[in-house]
Amino acid sequence: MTRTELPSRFEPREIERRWQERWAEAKLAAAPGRAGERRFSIILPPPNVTGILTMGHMLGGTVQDLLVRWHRMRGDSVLWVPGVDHAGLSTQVEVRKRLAKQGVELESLPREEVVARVEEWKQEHERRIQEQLRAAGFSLDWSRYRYTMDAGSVRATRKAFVELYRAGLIYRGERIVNWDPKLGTALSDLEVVHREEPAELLYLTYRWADGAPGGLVVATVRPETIFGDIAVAVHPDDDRHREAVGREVTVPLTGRAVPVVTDTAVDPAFGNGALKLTPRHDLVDFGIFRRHPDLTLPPSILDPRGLLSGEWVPAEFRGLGRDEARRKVTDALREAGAVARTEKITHSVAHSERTDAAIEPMLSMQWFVRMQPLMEAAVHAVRRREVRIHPERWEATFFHWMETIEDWCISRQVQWGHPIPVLYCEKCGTLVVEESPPAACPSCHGTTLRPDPDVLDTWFSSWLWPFSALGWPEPTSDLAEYFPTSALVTGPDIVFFWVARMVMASYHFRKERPFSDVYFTGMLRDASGRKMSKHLGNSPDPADLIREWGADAVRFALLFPNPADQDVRFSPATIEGARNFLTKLWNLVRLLVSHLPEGSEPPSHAPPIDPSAPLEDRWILGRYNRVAEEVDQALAAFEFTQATGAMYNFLWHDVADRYVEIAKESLAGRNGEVAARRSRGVLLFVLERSLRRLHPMVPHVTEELWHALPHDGEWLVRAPWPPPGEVPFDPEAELESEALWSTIRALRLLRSEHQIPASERPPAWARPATEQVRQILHRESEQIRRLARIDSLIVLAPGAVPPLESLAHVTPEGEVFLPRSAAPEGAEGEALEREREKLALLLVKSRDRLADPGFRARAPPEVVKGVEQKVEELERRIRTIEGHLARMGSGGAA
RNA sequence: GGGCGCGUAGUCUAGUGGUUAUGACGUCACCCUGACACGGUGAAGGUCGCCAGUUCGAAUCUGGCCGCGCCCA
Repeated sequence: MTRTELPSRFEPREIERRWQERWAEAKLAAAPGRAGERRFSIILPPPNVTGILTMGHMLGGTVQDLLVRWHRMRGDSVLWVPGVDHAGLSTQVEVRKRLAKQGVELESLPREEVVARVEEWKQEHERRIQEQLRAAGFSLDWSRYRYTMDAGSVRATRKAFVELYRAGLIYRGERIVNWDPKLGTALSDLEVVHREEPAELLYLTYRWADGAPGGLVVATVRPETIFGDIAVAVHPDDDRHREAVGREVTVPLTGRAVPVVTDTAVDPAFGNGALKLTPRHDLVDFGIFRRHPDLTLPPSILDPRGLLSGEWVPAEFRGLGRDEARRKVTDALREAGAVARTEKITHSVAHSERTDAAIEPMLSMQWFVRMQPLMEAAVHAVRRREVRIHPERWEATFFHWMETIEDWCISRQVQWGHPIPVLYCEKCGTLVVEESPPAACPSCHGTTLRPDPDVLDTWFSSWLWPFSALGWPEPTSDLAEYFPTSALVTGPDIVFFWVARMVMASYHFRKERPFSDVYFTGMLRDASGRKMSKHLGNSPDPADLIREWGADAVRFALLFPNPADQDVRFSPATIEGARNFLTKLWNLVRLLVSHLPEGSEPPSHAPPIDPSAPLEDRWILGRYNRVAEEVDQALAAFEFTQATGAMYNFLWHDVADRYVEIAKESLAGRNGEVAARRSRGVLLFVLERSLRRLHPMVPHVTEELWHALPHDGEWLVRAPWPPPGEVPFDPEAELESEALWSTIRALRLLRSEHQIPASERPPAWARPATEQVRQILHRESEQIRRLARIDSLIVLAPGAVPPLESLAHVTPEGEVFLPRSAAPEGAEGEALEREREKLALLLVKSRDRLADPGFRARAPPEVVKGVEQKVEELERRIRTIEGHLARMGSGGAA
């Protein structure tokens, strides 16, 4: 171990780059091939190659790196697998935009060309993502890097499809799907967002087909779909329409006569209670159609781009987009006198998450996964806590979705993605679903096998990721050693998309859980509380922040204000606070280093402590012990804010503000060599252990500082996690320290209140309330003198007469005095008077409680006793203050 | 419409039955005190959203209301 020099200023950039290089060279993040008993494995949620890393990735990565580094230090075999996701649809959308700028329409290119262009895009973004992950200091095992469309993933995806197909869990069927007319593809229910929108509800008169006067009034917001109408449905219990049932009405503009049928799916409260049925273009309508065998399916009236088309659409309306068609059809209906009235309403409209186009429900032949049979094992696992969700409240969301789950549409009409591994025999129409496709049709031996033109939903490869990233379906050693994984860290926005599906896939294909713990990070918000999103443009590029502030500061900022189950507010001010803390830490270590002689020993053991040791030593070691326990407990409970905050407060407020301020003299050797050695030993122990505990949160700066101190071993990365309990907690020292500091604070307060210049060093007196406090103050008088910037401290006996002509402040442990002459202005008794009023109020409250018979009878005795003691203390303090006030008043100048 | 969550100083936040309600940012005053001005010392700033209830005792538990957010339909 060689100690390095520390420059006076903390400059993270060079430090971080240097350690990242060295760690990489030494392959410190490589997982052992054999995991052994204690293993800890995480698969990085693969970022999409659509874009680059966001602050959300940065947050998740920070939490994962914290866990991973912590477990490594605890001696576990740790595997953290990096990778990227091909993100089929969204990447293709981006490439489509890029091509459009060059004047090229993606749809006009052959599939190979499209794939090549997307591949290009992928390479660019993949490189940037990797750079970002490295710059953040994430200790990923790059030797195990994976991609969701690499050869292994292709095998895994094919196998999963074929297996599920054979088990009857994948089927091909004609269903109403969410059709994105802009992209020309089906989407799953999850890729659709609902939004309230204003609309005009038209009440249309469908005249009786037999020519009788009047007709049935039908309400619709989509008049353009009347060309696809095959019936009108009413609720069977709806008295208003009872006599209409069984009759026929004429669809306006078409002249077609259609029957009036009944179905309980009709909402009698909507519109007029009569629903026109367009079964190809609405989910509810299709359901009703299926329950009425006498109805026949009409031709489609919309093409894949959402334009009106087909034989049932009059020529004048063909080729119109939906909005234009709606206007024109409405006009035509008005002209025909079919519009009885209109009403402005708001209703929920589904939009494509990718393109924001209004979703067109459309009857279409697609591939689906049956979710019901897969769901049960997953629900069971979470209920039994075989898979634990943190924070726990997300369980409710998980169950809610599981209970209402629908089949998953997995086919997409785009080019970029895993092809659906299905061949169709041109000759006999047989479906061939094999892992390795045969050259000829197994049933008719025809050799013209046409591949399914569609690709799979990206999540179909992602849901296999916990095991496919470890090599499945091959029986790899990583799979044997590191699966099931330990934790999954991600945002709650993909609980259904990904987390729930991974649990389902794992129980189906592996018969066990994919991970034992799921940690959902909070949602990132900007300084003004808005959700960070690409759309709002308020999500900074992590790489920019890292360049400006350093990765450690960004990481600390993400951890520090992150309440266990709440959102994360993130702003430059937050990073600045984190950077300031790291600078504080830097300077603390620098201070120690400046006092450590060459060849000092590493702190292999806790410094020996006995009751004769200085108060500050006993106190800080006791505090360290407490904090160590707190941090360990918090980390084990996934409470990262708790852990980070504990280290922050300990180092800044306890070590820097209190311990160092007191021990400074000894550290500098002004109290003799023995005292110097002891203080240096204590501070070295506290800081060295703190650097280790802080390392998973801020790895670079801690590694740098650790090397500036005497240390055992080559890397902080590899240093063992210090066990809690190396030193005992010392409650005695805690109390004594409180008496000492309350005296110092009282003197500082007196100075500040009476505007005694900082350069003045007046003499001071203290009159402790008890003999015990007297001893402490007497022993520590030198410290008090220095820290309160006074010339001398005379500690009086508890009952002694206080000095005349003095300014006084009353503390819970006694009083302190400064000579009145030290104050530049004639000192008034205002401060004392305010204090007296405050204490009097408290006294009234406490006495009232004691006066309540119920309180004495029912409250625990120790609480009653506590209040009694409080009353006594308050009475004493008030008496003392009144004494001072009286002297001041009577003496005029006392 | 349903589910989940959140309302605590100007802002952000800690706090799951008894505390003089925590800390940070900002504000004000003093201070470049031998690690740190990215710092130190001190101060001002609060009807703990509102109303009821449970309890000897409520920021904390329960119910209702109001406001905000996220998710699902």
